[in-house]
Amino acid sequence: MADHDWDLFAVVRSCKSSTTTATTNPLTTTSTPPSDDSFTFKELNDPFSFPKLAQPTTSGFQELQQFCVPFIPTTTTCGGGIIPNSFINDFGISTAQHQLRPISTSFSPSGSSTSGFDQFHDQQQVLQQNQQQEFQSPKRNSATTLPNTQSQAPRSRKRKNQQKKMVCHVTAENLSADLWAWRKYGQKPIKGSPYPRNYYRCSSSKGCSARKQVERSTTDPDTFIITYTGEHAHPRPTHRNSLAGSTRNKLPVTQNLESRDSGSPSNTAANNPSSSSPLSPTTPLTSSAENEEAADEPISNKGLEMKIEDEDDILIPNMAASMVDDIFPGLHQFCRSSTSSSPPGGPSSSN
DNA sequence: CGTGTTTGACCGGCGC
DNA sequence: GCGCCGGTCAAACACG
Repeated sequence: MADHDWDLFAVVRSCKSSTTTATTNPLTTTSTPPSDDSFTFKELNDPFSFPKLAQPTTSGFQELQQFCVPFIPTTTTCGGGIIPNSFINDFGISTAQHQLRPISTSFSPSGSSTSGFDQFHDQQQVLQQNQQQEFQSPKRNSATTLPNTQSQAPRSRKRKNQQKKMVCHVTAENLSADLWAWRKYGQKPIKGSPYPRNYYRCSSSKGCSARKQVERSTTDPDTFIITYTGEHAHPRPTHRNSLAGSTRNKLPVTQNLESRDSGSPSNTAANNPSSSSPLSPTTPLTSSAENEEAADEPISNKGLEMKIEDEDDILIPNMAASMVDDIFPGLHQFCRSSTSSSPPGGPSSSN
């Protein structure tokens, strides 16, 4: 973990410097700098609105492959790289068309060589197969032999190490940027970390296996590490069903002080990474329309670090395949935009 | 009433 | 085989 931290940290720093100077440190200050505000899904969305660019030409493909190679390998530090939402989407995290501004990404799977996308495709196929198998032989639904204890399913805890997950480093503000409806189902203190880890599950659909973990970075308390696992078994919510218990603005006095404060973005909007508090998952963050599109975005942007730990566990939706198609154009766009002019954080200079 | 949060307990993976 | 630790469950409670 130690190396992890420094690594991420280093990446973050490098990315910050490389991506935009304006990105100073949104993390450290609660009051987001102007540039920060500009980093909204909206803006992010613009520059990468796939619909506009969907034209994966062969040349573009190759370009992308080269560009993405660094993203695929086991340990990767994307020098200010940006990963399209669709990319994330692949991991069942979000289905989006928005861009994340990952500080770094990495695939844990034995990344050999080959072009990143070749491998990526392979993974997709494998994952899809796995997914199908999962559906056919549901591990959790073995209704036949239900464990006496916990509800119906034998918790399918595939090997921890084999679970695919996407790790994102986000700021407090970004925590609430995720429009998926997340329901907290647990909180645990993590060994070696002063901050507890919060566990969330997608509440949009009962059958949805998407989960996410939120914990505060030990190296940078202002940064939160969101780990997405599983996939959404449903289309992204058009709007958050604001529910009764969702909007708990009143910060639980007892918890927000200690456990919560330490584990999750303590009170305030950032408090509940995804649920309760002003920015609960069920609470419309802003205009529904925009949110709808941004809904896929697990995290908004700013300095956020992203790491994808892939395994053969995660279920990749069918859309994975199509997603890839989307990714390319998206990446292509990104490459051009990032290299040429509009800085990733380019607030106003979206289009 | 429906949904979300809190929290202790349980289960199982993983390292020794 | 044992123990640690992380992930999940589910009852109790809170909120609109």
